[in-house]
Amino acid sequence: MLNLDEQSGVPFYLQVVQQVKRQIASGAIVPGDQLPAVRDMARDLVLNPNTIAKAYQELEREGVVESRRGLGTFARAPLMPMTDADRRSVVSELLVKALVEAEQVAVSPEEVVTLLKKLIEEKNEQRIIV
Amino acid sequence: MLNLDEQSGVPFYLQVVQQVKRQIASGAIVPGDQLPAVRDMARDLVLNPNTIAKAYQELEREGVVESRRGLGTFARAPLMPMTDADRRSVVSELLVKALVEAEQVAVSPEEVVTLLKKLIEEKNEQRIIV
Amino acid sequence: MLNLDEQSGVPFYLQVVQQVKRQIASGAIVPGDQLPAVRDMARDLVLNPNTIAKAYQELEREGVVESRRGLGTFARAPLMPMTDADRRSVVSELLVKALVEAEQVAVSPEEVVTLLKKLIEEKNEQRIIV
Amino acid sequence: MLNLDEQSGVPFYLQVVQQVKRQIASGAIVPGDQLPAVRDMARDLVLNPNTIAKAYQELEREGVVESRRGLGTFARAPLMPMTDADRRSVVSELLVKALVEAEQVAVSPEEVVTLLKKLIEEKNEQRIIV
DNA sequence: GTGGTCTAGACCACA
DNA sequence: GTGGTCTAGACCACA
Repeated sequence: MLNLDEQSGVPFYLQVVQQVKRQIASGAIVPGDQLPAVRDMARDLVLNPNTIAKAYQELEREGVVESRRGLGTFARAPLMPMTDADRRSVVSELLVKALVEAEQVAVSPEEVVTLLKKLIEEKNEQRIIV
Repeated sequence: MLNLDEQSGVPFYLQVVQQVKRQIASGAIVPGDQLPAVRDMARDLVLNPNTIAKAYQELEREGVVESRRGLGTFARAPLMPMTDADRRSVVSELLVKALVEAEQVAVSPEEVVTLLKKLIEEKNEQRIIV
Repeated sequence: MLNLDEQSGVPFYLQVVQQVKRQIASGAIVPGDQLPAVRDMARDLVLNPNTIAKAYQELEREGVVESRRGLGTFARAPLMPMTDADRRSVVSELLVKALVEAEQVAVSPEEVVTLLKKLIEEKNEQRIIV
Repeated sequence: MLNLDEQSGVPFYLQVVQQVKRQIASGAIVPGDQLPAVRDMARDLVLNPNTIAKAYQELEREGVVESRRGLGTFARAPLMPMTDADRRSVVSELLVKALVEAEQVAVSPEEVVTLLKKLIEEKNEQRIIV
């Protein structure tokens, strides 16, 4: 599931492009996997189907996915698969942001760890329920 | 120390305003504390002094700081001090982002916790060295 | 048309702010009227556009005007419209200054009246010519 | 009688210097005339006697007045006596200010003349009464 | 030293 | 075209 940031100023279609590319590069989406239909993803993200179509076209132009008429859109092998280090550094970058922010609002690193664990727990519970 | 995000599209002066406000509201900066001189913060953040001056003037207009010519700029008592819950939720928001991102690049929640701890350790070491 | 006093020690941007406020409060500028573009007024007053921009931003902050990017800056309804008495007293204050000065340089009140009439005539002629 | 402008930012002693010089240059004060005693002028203007003393010293340094111990301070012949044109232009300058201001607050030139006449009348009445 | 104002000129977002 | 932000650098008032 993608997550869009309305505040960022980055066009929605580009956010979709970037995130799908990252999911493929990281291995979260395996080559051959079918991507959600344009209309389905549009509904999920509450976007206009044209926006998703534009994203898929861009992804195809870049060779990241392959659209087959009547069949759907499929992930291709990533040109630049992410190494484990890549995948961790993507996450680390955001964690650093959280740590810096924590420092600014006088939340100790230990508390940050506690918060993170709590969030993970909550997420697991949600999944079980759903 | 503030951290600027060039990508965000938010004007630098506003980023400074927001972060100083948060530092004061959260208690990380105590009323009466002197803020860095305009030129010093400009040098640290690699910005033009005018940009910091604009930020400080906006902060003064909002009653968050008090600038005295020839003396410096000082934090005032925050109108809306953050509660502990506020302070945690600010951090949690960013941690959620990191978790979502982790899922997209197929990094497990456990790994995220490990990464976070490692980052905190590294930070502590840096401080000791410096 | 505004007139700036370089001697006064009052920052130019503040002089612009004060004069525009007075023009709006007095009814000389009607709500909805478009103010000159930042660059135009800067050229007319031989000031840097930044200085006018700063004045307009201050005016917007005070709710006196509304700036719309790409469109222009427009007068809003004054919060404290001037009464006729206000408008006269503003002028009277300056006339008193002229009378006091006249006394100091031994120019009689009658001469002051004559001077004033002459200045008005000259002004009318200028307008006709232009 | 001098008139001080607290807003102007010009030091009081300098305002006194300037106005006395103008009074002498314009002929409003004739060479040989005695200026008010330091303490008298200080009382009238609600200033510290030191401020007036400083002004008189500056005037003497410039050769505009002559202070004789035990006697008082006296006007000397002006180095640059004002011509009639000078005297009128000093007043005209202020009248132009009033006219520009009038235009800004939508007061017609005719009204300005009326206001001026009224102010002169009022002044005359005050004098008679006093 | 401190903050405040200003010029000169660039680039951006929006319409 | 419009206003908004920013750099680079100067000069000022105040302490």
